Amino acid sequence: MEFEERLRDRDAWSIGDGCSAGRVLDLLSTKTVFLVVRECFYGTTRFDDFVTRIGASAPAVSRALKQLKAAGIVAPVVYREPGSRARDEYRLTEAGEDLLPVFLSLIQWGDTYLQEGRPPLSFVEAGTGRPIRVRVTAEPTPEATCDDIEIRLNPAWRRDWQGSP
Amino acid sequence: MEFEERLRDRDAWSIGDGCSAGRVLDLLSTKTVFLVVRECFYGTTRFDDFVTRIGASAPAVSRALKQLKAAGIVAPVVYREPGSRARDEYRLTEAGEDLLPVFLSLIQWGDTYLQEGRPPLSFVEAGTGRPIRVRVTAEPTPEATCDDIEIRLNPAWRRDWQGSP
DNA sequence: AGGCTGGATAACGCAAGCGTTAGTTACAAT
DNA sequence: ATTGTAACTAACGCTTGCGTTATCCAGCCT
Repeated sequence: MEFEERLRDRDAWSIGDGCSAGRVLDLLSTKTVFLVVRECFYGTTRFDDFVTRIGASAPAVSRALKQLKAAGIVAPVVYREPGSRARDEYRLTEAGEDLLPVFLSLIQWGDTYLQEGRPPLSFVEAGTGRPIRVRVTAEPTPEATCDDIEIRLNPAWRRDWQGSP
Repeated sequence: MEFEERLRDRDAWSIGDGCSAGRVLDLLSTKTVFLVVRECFYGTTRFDDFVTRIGASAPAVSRALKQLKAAGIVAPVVYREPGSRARDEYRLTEAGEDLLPVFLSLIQWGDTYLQEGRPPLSFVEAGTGRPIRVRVTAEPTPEATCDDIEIRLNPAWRRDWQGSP
């Protein structure tokens, strides 16, 4: 459909707050919420790790997790460190893992337009090493799930986690 | 890469504010900004149309457009209605159109998890009518651009734009 | 020229989210 | 039992963005 045609049609309808995009943005309302989801994809599960790795305050993380639990995007899972009490860790639900295209497409755009050199992370297919991309297409094609993706760190971004403040 | 392995690795690096996702979220910081982008994809170009169709205030739209112009996502284009003065309309730049996967993946997730019945809009390939989807894959495949996509309205959502308040 | 119209923005009070600080809870250790 | 500790969470001032109102500005119209 040509752009001008789409423009003409746009007057015929109004979906108001029925728009899926608007509804999703109500859930992922704040930056902190989204960064928690990002960390989930990176493998973070525990409260304090979210706090330090996101660089947000504990209450902000607490609020974000509460929202994400209510939305069914993360779910608490009990774990027990030997010699410690039982704790919750937070894992993406199936709905949460389905946010992968949202997450990756944001990264992909940022890598293209907001990074000067090579981006800090690359996402490649686990077996083959082929780069994973988000594609908009009508063509059926084998899709990668979270577990098929290997995250490679650009060496320029490596840090000694203990070494630097 | 298995999840546990990713988790272990996550301690080795810290990209801080270098993360593309974080940077993008600084640009698309507010819901209004994102809804303006949505309307651009739907074909809206003029200031007042953004205001009425988004349901936001004029200053909020003004601020959002200023941010998007600064980020190079939309660009002003002069137009002239006969008998009126020259005005700006706003069109997605190439960088803006590259937000298509972000936009579509949000819609796709919302359609799956936040809609009860059929979603209000369907996105299909213009020529064939095949449904357009966002796919995460390493497989090279012909991709659709904005102009290849036809937006179909679910009849249940049709409104007489003049008829109802 | 001077009024008028309509697009766009500045000014300001309000509401929502964030970070700091302080508190609560549930267990282990003693 | 009592103390200690680690994981969260409530309470509160502050910053930021939103909407309402008022203003500006450019050009058509008479």
